[in-house]
Amino acid sequence: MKQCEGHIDDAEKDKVIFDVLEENQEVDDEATLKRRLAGPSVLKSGQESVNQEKINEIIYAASKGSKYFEAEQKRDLELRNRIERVQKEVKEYYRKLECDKAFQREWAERTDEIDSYMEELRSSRDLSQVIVHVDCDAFYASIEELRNENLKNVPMAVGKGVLCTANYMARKFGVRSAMPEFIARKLCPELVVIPLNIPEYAKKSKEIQDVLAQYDPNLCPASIDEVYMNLTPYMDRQEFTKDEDTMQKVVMEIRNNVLEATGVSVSCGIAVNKLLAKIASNMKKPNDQFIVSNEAEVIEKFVSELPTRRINGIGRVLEQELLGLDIKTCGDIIHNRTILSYIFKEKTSQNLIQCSLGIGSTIVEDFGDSNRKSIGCEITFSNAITSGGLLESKLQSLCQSLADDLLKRDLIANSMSIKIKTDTFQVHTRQKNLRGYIYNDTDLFCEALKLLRMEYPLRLRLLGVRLSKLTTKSSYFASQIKFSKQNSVPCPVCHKNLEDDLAAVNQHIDLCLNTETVKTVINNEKKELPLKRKRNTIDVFFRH
DNA sequence: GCGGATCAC
DNA sequence: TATGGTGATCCGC
Repeated sequence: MKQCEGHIDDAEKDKVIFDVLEENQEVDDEATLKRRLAGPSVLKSGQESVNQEKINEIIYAASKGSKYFEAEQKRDLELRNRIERVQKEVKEYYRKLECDKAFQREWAERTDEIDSYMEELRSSRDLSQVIVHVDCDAFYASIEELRNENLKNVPMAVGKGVLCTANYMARKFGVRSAMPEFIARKLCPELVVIPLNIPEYAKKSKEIQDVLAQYDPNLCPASIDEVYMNLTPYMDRQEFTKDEDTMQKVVMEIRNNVLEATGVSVSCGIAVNKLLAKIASNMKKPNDQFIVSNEAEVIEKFVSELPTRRINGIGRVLEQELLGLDIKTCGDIIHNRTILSYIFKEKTSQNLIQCSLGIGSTIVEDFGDSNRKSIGCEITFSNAITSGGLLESKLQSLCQSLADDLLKRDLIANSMSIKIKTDTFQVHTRQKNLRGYIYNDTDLFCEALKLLRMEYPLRLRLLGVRLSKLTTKSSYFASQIKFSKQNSVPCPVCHKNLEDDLAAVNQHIDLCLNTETVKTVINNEKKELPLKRKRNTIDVFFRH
């Protein structure tokens, strides 16, 4: 009963906060829209000295009137409506909590459940590992500066149409990744924009990993410019004690080695798990490092003070939803754990709690391509395309490059989807499971074409193709042969039994698929074109 | 299983 | 005038 009263106190406190929030709601109707337009990387490093308010105004003014703006405005409105609905829901819960005895009991039980879940999490905490997150500083930009020294002294960004990254000089103007070039130029007219040079970045990325691999041969690249390492085995091998000073020294040495060998400066986070190491590497960017204690109490205090957005996985939307409940920090998440469990799905609230306690995975493992779930490619057109012929030729070239990619990785696929973005920035996907596995460009094109034609007429600014349910070609045929007693494998297309000879099997199937494709394409020409099924589920623009 | 939405980089 | 590409996951239906 004591428990129960305590929770009601909490609830009343929250209710007061809610009333205050409601009174102050109409400060700036477009505040959230302005924030949204500012992009996802507002809290990235290098922004400390900029006047964010003013920059957001400039971005807002530059965006206003565009189709993109309209689309974002619509999304923002939907989000705000959703938040308002949730706020009403919460109010109703708190009202019930005041007067409904049965609900009071339920609430108390729910709280107890969550508390024991938290205790379970705490007792399973692994504090024994030394995990390091290595994050390259302004990666693409720093490589371009290595390629051309002069770029070091000017505000510079890398990208094409949309910027991928900006050097720190450009960031002072509010220039950020994911920002369109024309807006960046409004913020910084003298900005130098360098086109992307991905192969160079991949090469440099590999060089950096080679240095890091001396400390952890099992390191796990998280992206082209991020790596997780487990330094525990290295520390043990060297017979180092795992106190903070020693760990800082080791990581300092690692960063120096990377800089010396590759010319790239990196920021590092040291902690007991990946979640905390990732947060830590962001704390002192650029070119520095930060360590999070390995003591449970210190960790919990550290995390409780963080804004929710610092957690990997809490993005712009969830951040806003939480702010709508007056939840600003991870500590607020813990404090509001019971009401959160009512308004979010179990998986979401469990994840929020876990992160807020600073609990994360300690597994640092690189699965490489074997773990890949999908592969695809997409392209944005400089002008929206309406002509079916043109769309289909774009689709064909997408399928060609995708097929090349598949071949390189020895992959075949059992499921296909296309992605379309209309000229009003609405995105749709159409997916279909296939009867067998496909991998060559003609088959890809044939299947993608069927999906695309169902959606005509269209006015598209983007078209994409993606494959899922992947397996490697070699493992597929190996498994076929393994399970076939006669040492032969049925052709997936014509079902004729084939000899156990990978090259011969491949050749036969390629041939078989191609004749099948020809037949299907001819059939499509006959049947589907004149029919041209119309569907109006997607917003369609063929206005006159 | 499919499609939309969110998230990271 | 004008807002990217690739891959993953969760949720509702």
